Amino acid sequence: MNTGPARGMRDFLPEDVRRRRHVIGVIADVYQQYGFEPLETPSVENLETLQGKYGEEGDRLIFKILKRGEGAETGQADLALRYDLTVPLARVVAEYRARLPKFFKRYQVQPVWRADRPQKGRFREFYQCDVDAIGSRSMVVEAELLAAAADVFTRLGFSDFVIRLNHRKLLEALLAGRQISKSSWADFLSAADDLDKIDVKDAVARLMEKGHDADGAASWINWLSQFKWRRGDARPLATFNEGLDKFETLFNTADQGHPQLTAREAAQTAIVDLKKILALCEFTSARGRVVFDFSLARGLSYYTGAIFEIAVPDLAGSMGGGGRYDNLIGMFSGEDVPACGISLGLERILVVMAERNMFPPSLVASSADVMVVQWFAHRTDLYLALATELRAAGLRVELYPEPPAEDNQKGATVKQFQYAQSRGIPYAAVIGQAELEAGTVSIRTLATRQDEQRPRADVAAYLKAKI
RNA sequence: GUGAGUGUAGCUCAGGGGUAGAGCCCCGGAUUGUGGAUCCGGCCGUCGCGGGUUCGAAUCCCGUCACUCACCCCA
Repeated sequence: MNTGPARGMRDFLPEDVRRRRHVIGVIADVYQQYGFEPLETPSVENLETLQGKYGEEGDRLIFKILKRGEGAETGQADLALRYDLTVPLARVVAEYRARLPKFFKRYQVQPVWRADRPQKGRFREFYQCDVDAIGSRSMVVEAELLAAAADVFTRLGFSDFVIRLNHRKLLEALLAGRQISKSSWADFLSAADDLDKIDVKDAVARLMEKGHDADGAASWINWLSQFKWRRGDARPLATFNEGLDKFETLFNTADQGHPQLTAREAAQTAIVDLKKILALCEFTSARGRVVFDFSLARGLSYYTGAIFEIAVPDLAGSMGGGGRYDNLIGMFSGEDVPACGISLGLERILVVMAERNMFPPSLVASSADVMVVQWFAHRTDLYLALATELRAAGLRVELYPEPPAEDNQKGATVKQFQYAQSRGIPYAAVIGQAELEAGTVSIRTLATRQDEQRPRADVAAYLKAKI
């Protein structure tokens, strides 16, 4: 019998759970400080809710659930495990629009499932930490989302993260201005993202493999590369503005017939948005964190405005990302509702924090403050009573579960002390013959092997003072 | 979906045609109210599974499954 978890799934042992909860706790705490409210949605959605929202590749990766009864034979599916947290949010907003506040701000930390092939840092079940603001087109939303994300990473102990910022409309204007047909946009956007991982030459080659002409490909990639933020660069805000101005000038003076009027207008809108976001970020904790990066594209097709990603120097992928998607909710309700959100990659944050040893020591610490040792063979009542007293005083108490075969059996206490120490429990409480007669409890500090006799009535207070 | 690598004790791994190995873990002892060291002893295996070659296969060949890594795509 194979005892491992199913492919791409993971068991979380106590230490893992403590670490995950620590990070999730910080995230939830920060989001709440920004006025976001918690939301939870079912693991299972109707298949039709999910289908067609993530593109062709995304549809293929949806975990489907067979229809009950005859579906088991026919292979017909009508339900599916949720693929992300954004589409369920869009569904919820479309369903409860009237009951939700005009500006609905929600955060959601739940697992999602993808029938992907597992790989390093990639699983079939993983947590997403999403925060989204619904109902406003103001760039204040973007600025606050970036500030919240900056707060999260700062509080977790990251000092070297960078928020890459770009705008879908800017990219689209560029593509339109270059007379690139809409059917090719996905390839060119994907090539832009590639620049983060591979060099200019390879990115051009890859575009050509997809059937695009060499000049167009090279010109696009080279152009983007000029404004590429590179991992490790920590450019101050001024550089961003400079880059943007440079782009603006270039775009407006590129009169070789490339930019068309509509593309130019779209680009202007995007530039106004980006400048606004930057100006607002100056007054938040995202100050100094934001860099402008033309090559940021993001895979999901539903983005319509600003897009962003959080990067650290020692991880190839992103620690999270998001953007504005003003049309997604309309796919459910028929009425477009503006929305903008960001998703933090919990698993990747954990991977980097583990590699860098960033978890506070208290997290790997013990399951209990004190362990009650059993010395007499038939007085478990005594030890349970002591444990109960200590617990009532607010201590975390473990009772060694097995009494020795006889009173003070040879090696029995040794074994119990060893067990307590191996569990990282700092103190052991012993009531043996001498203690019973004197009405005391012997408190042993496992690390120093020092014992101290305390009157039974003082033990709880004594231990509370020590931990 | 494509490609590569690895499957041997509970865990980490050695052995690459001739009796199945080491370390760690666990259990017991040296040490009867005091444990992290050391030493001694013990437990532990269809060598992933199926077939083939061979006198003989953990070892070579074919197939298959699982895991890992990379591509695609993504968090």
